Amino acid sequence: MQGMLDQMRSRGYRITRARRAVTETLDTAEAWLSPETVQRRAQESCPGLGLVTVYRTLALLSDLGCIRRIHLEDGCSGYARADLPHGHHVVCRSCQQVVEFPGSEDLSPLVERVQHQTGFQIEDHMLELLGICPECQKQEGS
Amino acid sequence: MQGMLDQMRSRGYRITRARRAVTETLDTAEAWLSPETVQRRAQESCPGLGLVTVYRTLALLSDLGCIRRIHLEDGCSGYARADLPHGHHVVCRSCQQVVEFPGSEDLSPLVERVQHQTGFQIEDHMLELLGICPECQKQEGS
DNA sequence: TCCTTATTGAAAAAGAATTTCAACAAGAGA
DNA sequence: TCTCTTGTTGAAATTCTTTTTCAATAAGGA
Repeated sequence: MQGMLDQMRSRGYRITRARRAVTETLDTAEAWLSPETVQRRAQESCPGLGLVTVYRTLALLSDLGCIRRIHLEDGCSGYARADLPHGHHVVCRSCQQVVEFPGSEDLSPLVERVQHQTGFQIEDHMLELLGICPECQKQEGS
Repeated sequence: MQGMLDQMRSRGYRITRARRAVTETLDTAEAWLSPETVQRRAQESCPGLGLVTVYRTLALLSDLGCIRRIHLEDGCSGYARADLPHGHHVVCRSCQQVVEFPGSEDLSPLVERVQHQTGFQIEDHMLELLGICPECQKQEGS
C-alpha cells in the first residue's frame, strides 16, 4: 500500500485524502470491488468522496499497474489489487474473493502452438480462473 | 451458421428475419463485432433492425453458447462466433480479427497448482491471447 | 505561511444497456 | 392456404454507468 502511494508520488502525482482513501480501500480488500463499493468504503476515511474521483483514481492506479480489472461474464467493472507484474487472479464466484497467482510459464507451449497454427504474433494474454474459495466451499457443504 | 439457427429452433425460439440477419452477421465475421457494428451490417439483410433486438439476440446466442464475449482493456462489449465448446480466442490488436483455438489441456498443471496453493475449487477459466494477425504484421513491415 | 497548480466534487453530458408496450409476423393447426 | 395464437420486434422512455466541464479547493514546494 505504501507501495501504491509511493508510485504515485514518484511519478509526480499528489497524495490527497481522496487518493489515500481509495488506495487503502483497494489495498486492504480481499475481494474485487466495483466503483460504487470502493466509494462507499473509502468514504469512511474520506467523507463526501465523489464517484468521479473514484473513477479517476481507479484509472490512475490501473495505469500504474497497481490494480487490475476483473473480467466476469456479467460485467467487467471490478478491480482488485495487483501485486505481481504479470500476475493473474482466481476469483470466487460466490463471494468475489480474489487471490493473485504468479505468471504463466505454463502457458508458453500453448502460446507457441497457437502462434504457429494461426500465424498471429502473440504479445500478451489474459487469464483468469473462476471457482469457489475455501470459505464458501465450507458453507456449501453445510 | 445453420447450426446456430438450428439450436434456436430446437429450443423453441422462432426464426425471424432479425435473428437470421444477426446470426448470419456474426457467423460470417472474421473479427469481433460491437453491437453497433452488428446492427449496421445486419441491416443490409434486415432493414430497420433495431439495436434493442441486436442486444436481445446477442444475449440469446450467448446463452446458447454460439457466441462469446471478447474481453479487452478498453471495453468488453464485443462478440465473436464460438464454434468450440471450450474454445478461446486470439485477438488482433490492430484489426480485431479473431481466431478460435481449442481448449486448454495445457492449463491443467497450472490449475492444479493454483487449486493447491489457494484452496479454491476451480471450475472454469477464461483465457484470451492478444497479438497481431498475419495480415497486420505485413502492413507493419512495409 | 504563501502561491502555484494539480485535484476535487457537483452538475451536466454522453454512452450503453434495459424495460415497456402496442403492432407485427412466425409458424402450428385447421 | 388461411387463421389464430403467441413469441418477437422497434420506438420511446428509462435506468445505469462513465466521462466531461468548471469553479472551488487543497497539496506541497518555495
